[in-house]
Amino acid sequence: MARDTRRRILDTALAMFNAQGEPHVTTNHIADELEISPGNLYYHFRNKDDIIEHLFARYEERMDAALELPSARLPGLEDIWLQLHLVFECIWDYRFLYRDLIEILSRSRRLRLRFARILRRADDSTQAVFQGLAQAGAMRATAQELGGIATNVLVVATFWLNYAAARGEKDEQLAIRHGIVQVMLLISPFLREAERTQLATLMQAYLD
Amino acid sequence: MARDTRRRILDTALAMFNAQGEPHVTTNHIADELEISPGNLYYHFRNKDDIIEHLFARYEERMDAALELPSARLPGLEDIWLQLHLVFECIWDYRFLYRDLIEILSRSRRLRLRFARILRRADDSTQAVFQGLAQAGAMRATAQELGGIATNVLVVATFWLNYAAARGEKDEQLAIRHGIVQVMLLISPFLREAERTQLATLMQAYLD
DNA sequence: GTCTATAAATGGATAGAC
DNA sequence: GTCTATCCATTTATAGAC
Repeated sequence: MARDTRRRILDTALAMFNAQGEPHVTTNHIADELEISPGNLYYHFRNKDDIIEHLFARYEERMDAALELPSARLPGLEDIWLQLHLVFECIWDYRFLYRDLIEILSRSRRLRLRFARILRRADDSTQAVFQGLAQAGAMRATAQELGGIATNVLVVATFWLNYAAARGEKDEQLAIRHGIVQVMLLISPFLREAERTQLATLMQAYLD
Repeated sequence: MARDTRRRILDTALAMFNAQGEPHVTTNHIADELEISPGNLYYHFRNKDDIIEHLFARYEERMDAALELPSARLPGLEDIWLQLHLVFECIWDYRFLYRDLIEILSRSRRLRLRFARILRRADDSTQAVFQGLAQAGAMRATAQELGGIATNVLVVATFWLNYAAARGEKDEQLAIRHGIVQVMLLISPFLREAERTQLATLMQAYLD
């Protein structure tokens, strides 16, 4: 049951952080929810930041997998669509991290470095997909434009849930789909006519 | 000196919130920095959230002014450029609000409503400028596209500073200019050829 | 591994003197 | 208006029994 308690602490902490926001959840709250003692919790983790660090490791692994490039062949629109899904679902599952991103990163140099690495990796991955599309003739843009678009893709993807929350959006599953469409909209103007109309159809169907 | 102390509390709180992040600044810290007693601070403001609410009112007034549409005539690229500057400088001056946006809004229904109103107003303003450009023949996009672009403009503008911070960007003045360019990049593909090249030149010069 | 009990520190806020 | 003194609640974290 030892491993189990440790795992249950992480699972419960994640659920509570996501539901209430990390700043509102104390170690005592987590222990209460699990019906274990605070002392027990501190037997398994040094402190709250230690719990966050382990949750971050889970997140990191998940996001690294989502950013894996699909295959050796040139990527198509559907590959982007799928990859965006994986990324947004990962962000959703660890949304507490994004809600208070700067605050959480400010407390740990290690997390700062690791999150910056993920952003760089996401940037590389995005640009690689764009170059694949360009190589296949489906996309047309200068190298400089590609870099700029990739950056905007990262910004919108990273902060879309926060934007939806600030806007007062209630239906969170709809918000995710809306976010995916907004990212696609960034790419759309650089697509060849055929792919653009294909994308427009996909997006239309997706939001209903 | 009464009015003065009140004003100095707000000024100092703003500076400290921006420098250290709102969660790290307590009412006692503010009083210390001002070399007044905690009791004195509480004579002027009911609590910390009261201070934040008054800072928000300042911010709101400033942002409302920045979002004012330039004039009756059709807007040109330079008008957008200027307006973006005003908006980014306002965000910069009240960056504590954006750093912990969801957390701060979660504590006050009134701030939630007022921030949502500003987002709606920014959306309207952005779309109005786009329609002006379209009417002048400088921009070409469907009504649906205009809406989508406007949303992405808001997301990038709202969270650009957070993105730069997460990315580890140190030079903050450069970060602001970079943010303005990234927003312009969103609009660029929908501009007429003449305006696009004009914009490309402007952006190039701007980042040096 | 888990509990109880509690220490130590902090932050928010107020009472009452001046 | 401003200060001193202090209270109360919360949070983190640990000691020591079982």
